[in-house]
Amino acid sequence: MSVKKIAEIAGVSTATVSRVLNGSDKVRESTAKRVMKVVEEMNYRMDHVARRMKVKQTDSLVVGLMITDIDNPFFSSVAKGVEDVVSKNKLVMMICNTNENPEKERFFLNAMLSEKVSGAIIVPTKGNLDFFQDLVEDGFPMVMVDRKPKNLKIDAVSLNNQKGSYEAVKKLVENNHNRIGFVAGIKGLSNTEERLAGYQQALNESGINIKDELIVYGDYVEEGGRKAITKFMSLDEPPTAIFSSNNLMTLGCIKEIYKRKLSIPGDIAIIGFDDSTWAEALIPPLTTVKQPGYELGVNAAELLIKRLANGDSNSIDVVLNPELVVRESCGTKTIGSK
Amino acid sequence: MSVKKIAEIAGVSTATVSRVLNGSDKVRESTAKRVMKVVEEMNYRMDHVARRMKVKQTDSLVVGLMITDIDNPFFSSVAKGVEDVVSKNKLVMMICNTNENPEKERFFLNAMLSEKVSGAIIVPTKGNLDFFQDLVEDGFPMVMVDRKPKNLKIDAVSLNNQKGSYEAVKKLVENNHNRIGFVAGIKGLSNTEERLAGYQQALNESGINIKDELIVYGDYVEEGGRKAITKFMSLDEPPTAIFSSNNLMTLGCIKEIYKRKLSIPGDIAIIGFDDSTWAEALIPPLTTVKQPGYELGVNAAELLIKRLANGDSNSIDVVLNPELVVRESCGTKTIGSK
DNA sequence: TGACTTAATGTAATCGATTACATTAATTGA
DNA sequence: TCAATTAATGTAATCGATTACATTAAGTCA
Repeated sequence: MSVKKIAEIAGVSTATVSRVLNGSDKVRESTAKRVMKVVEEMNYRMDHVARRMKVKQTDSLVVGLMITDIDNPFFSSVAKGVEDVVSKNKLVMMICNTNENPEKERFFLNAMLSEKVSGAIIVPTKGNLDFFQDLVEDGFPMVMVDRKPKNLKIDAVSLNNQKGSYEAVKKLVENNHNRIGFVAGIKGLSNTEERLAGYQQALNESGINIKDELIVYGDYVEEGGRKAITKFMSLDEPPTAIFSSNNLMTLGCIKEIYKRKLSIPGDIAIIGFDDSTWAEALIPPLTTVKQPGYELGVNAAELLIKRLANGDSNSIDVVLNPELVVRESCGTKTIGSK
Repeated sequence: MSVKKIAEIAGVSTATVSRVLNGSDKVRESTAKRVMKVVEEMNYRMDHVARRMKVKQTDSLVVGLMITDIDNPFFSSVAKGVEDVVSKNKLVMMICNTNENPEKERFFLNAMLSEKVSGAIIVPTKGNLDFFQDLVEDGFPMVMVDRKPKNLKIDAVSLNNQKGSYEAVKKLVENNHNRIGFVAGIKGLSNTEERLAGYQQALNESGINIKDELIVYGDYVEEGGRKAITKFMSLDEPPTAIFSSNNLMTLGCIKEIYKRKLSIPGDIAIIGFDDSTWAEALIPPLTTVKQPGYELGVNAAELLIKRLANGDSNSIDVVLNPELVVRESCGTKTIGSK
């Protein structure tokens, strides 16, 4: 079914059918009715692909979302935030999952471009700065979320990672810990650096020396958490508290701690990054730095939609604040908690 | 940058450029080189949208995935399975999230059609049977996953829900429970019915009467789990064990149980549906019916891709088996476990 | 009614790529 | 060298929709 066929059947020209379909120009009531009747009867569905070829200002219905790990609940909630806004605007979302692989990222970006998505929300890997630079210059609407490539004039929505990290570590220090292990993420990513900076800031302020042996990179995966604990426990003087900078690594830490028959927070206190729906079902309930993943997604999507509407404005940085959700896993060492 | 411009610059016709780009027809080596040089220099990227308009047999790069709750880890792992297969085939995935809302589902299906996705993998809500029927007749390639609308000749990948449910309840019976509460999902969905059937089968076989008061519908959300426990605990004779038929409801149950200062499995034993990465970090570790979400996704995607390749073959049903992962939350009532 | 204005509809070019068919260039063989 | 082949390239129609411009129909007013 094409406009042409509809036109034939209704006995009008394609132009008239198009006008009826788009409701813009003046068409006589009776003609419009006749055309619509044929449209309904023939079950005609417009070919947006063809339409888009002609009507450049009409963007595609599709907005791209590129995340690095679809299996991580944090990104799921970002996706949900994006989805809610996007579908409220009668658009749909095309999710791609890079698995932190820059090559996949490039492939997907190209796919999005050639599929003519109207814009994209991206959790960038650390590999494609040049590519992003090109796209920005080409005027492709993008919003970075969670991480922000340095030196790129582009909309971004991120968390005040340093602050979140700082407050968590400060809490552990308040609870009388001074050997605090830090499980970092992926070296080189902005959020990893910021979380590390918060850790260092808190220790510095508290007059605690920063020891390299207490900082381990866990690459934001569960296995990384396990390995970090293993490494910490092999030290002559293991840490008495752990701050783990994302949810999967935290889970790895907890499992490894229990595997070693150690107790939380008695033997080792722990605070995680990313609050999860299961964090409070753990025993003891897990203290976490709560990232508003959903809100990150919502803000990113709103920013993108704004940019789609008026392409040229200056780039905007949105920084959301984390919240320390204190539960029991960070319990104190000497001063009576419990 | 269009084929036309490239052609001008390279001093050849558009046909030649197209031939070079598609590598199919014979073009003199030297011409091809010259064209490619211009293509590279001009940073030309093909407009797949335009291409697809002409080349019908070339499907879009995009495969649709429609899920009902992107925030549920089970669906995340399905999505991950789909993604892995899809991207191995150099395709990309467009995810839409229906939130169990048939209206959204219809909207998204239309969007997918007008965006000309090559096919779709769908977790159907219970509202659009007629629509699906139409699409099947139109020959739109679809694979249903997790749930299967009755009376629809269509590829489907699902779990042997009844078996999973049966084994879980059987286990509870073995552990000497005979008042077992069942937290069901959304009434009317195939998987809900099947899980209920498994529960009933296990009780029947064990000669235990099925009591309506022990069956509560929780709509597959956390709040539903909380409410179910509240309801059960208000009974004159509350159940001594709970079988909860998805992960979110299970979480709700656990939180509500702890809120009431009851112990697991001492006061109340529990088995959940859907294994999660956090299930073994709980204390006590949670016994679950493990759904191979990832494999469901992989199978669905492979089925779809097969169907894209040869459109006409008969419809296929793939049924995967669940696995009961016994941990400690289902502990026995009298016979010595531990 | 006839000249003029305005409303409704039609014609044909266009978007960017592909491709059947036409044409030109190169190669082969006697 | 020239006709016959074959290889390389070009021309123009096409996909499905939109829209500037052209044309026809319908009002309006003196």
